[in-house]
Amino acid sequence: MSQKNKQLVGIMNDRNRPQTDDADDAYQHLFDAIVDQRLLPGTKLTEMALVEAFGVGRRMIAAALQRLSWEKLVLFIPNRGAYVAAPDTEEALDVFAARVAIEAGTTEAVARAADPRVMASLRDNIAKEHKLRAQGHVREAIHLSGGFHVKMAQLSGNRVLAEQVRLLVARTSLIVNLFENQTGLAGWHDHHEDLIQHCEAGRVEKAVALMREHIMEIRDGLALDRRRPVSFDMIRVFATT
Amino acid sequence: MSQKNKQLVGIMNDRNRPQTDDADDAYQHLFDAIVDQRLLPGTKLTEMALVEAFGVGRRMIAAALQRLSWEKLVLFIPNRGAYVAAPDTEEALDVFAARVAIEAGTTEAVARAADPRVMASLRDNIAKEHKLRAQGHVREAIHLSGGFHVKMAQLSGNRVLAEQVRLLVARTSLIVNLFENQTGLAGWHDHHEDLIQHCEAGRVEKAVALMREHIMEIRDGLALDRRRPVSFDMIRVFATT
DNA sequence: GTGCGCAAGATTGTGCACAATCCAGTGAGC
DNA sequence: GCTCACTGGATTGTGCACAATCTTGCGCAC
Repeated sequence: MSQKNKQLVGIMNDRNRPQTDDADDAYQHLFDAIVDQRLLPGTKLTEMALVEAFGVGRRMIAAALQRLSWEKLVLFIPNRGAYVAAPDTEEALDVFAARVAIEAGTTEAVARAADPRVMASLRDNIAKEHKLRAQGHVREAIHLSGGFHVKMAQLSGNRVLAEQVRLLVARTSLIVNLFENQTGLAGWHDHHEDLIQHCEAGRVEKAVALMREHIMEIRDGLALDRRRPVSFDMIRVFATT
Repeated sequence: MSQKNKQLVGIMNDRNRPQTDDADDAYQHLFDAIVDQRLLPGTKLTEMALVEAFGVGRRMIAAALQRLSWEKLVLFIPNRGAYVAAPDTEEALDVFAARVAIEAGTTEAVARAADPRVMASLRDNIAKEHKLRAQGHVREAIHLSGGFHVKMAQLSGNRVLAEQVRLLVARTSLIVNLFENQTGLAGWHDHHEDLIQHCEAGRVEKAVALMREHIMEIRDGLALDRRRPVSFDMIRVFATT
């Protein structure tokens, strides 16, 4: 096994064992790895390495990569393989605009229903995030922060929108990694908590407006005019795109 | 070649020859066939039949079917094959709710820009639709009617939303086929023309509101509480879902 | 030292054959 | 007549091997 393969095996191993019985959870593992930023934009995803890492047939790996490619989470170049996607500025703007539209829909649904159990579930998510953030686990906190949006979409009851939010949050993770500003999140305030309060009180308009602002604030916290320099072997990859 | 295979070949042939050079336009052909209702919900899509129809390898066909399955346009049952999807009531409601949210976003973008060339392009689409409808080509008119929404999404400039509208319009085609009311579209009025006028005049709020109403009107024109009886061989297929 | 060409190795793409599973038709038993 | 088990055919799933393509490293000419 080559050195590069060992590396990929390690990345996949550190969460749960890749000794998978099910078929296409190779997809889920790769998806999670991208969302958690264990796989960074531009890294090459060699089929054979993933075969060794997951212990499933090459067909399954190829299918998972193709699906991720259709979902714009990996870039697929014929005869050259799959690479973790590196969205450009235009794509980033589209993603945020789409999130504004779609999550306005999920927020409206949640605020209208105002189910107490749903609210409790969301609060639970926030509490965990605060705890992790206080403990300095930044990556896990980011993961849960995205998870809040996904959970909200799921609780809206609309599976179509929930699936889209899931994908858009994942793409946002890539975007944040590539465009994040050096100056951290200075005036950061927890919109999620306010959002839930609006939903509980049935202030639908307020909740929707806050969600839109919240997403746009994430966008404006980035330096979208300047993508982070990509690591060396990506230059050739994404130059030819 | 079996009789069933000949049938599928025929369906695929009547538009453009399947002698395809490109790889995954098998996907596009199947997609169009579903949108145009040449392939009706529940019909089985046998791999070998499609291989003969398109003249591409089985791998490409399998990939196309898998993609359509992820897009919820076909139902994929392991070891049993792929069938054109037959959405149920819940899924139909989700699709319409998602369209309301997403197309509100595309409409807002188009209305804000109010680009004259964009408007002309949309009007061209409407004119063609009217012409076809006057000539009694109902299916082509329906196709263009859906195409209006897709075109509007593309012209909004947001590729993420445009892609979603493309898929949701396709699913709507299946839904309309399954739930359409016997009593036609009685009080049918052309919202598309009004929509463009609002956009041209820069009445963003009006345009968005009309789009939302328009989609909900399509939904309410259906009998969503009663799905059309599916043809015989589907009973077994979708009963086990 | 730099650029070019070539060859060896590595990686992806694809057809083929066989295994696993499902489906339809038949016939025995009640 | 009806139900159930069985068998032959058809369809899908998968590993394997080879072809096509790309990458990398080396050597040579300038």
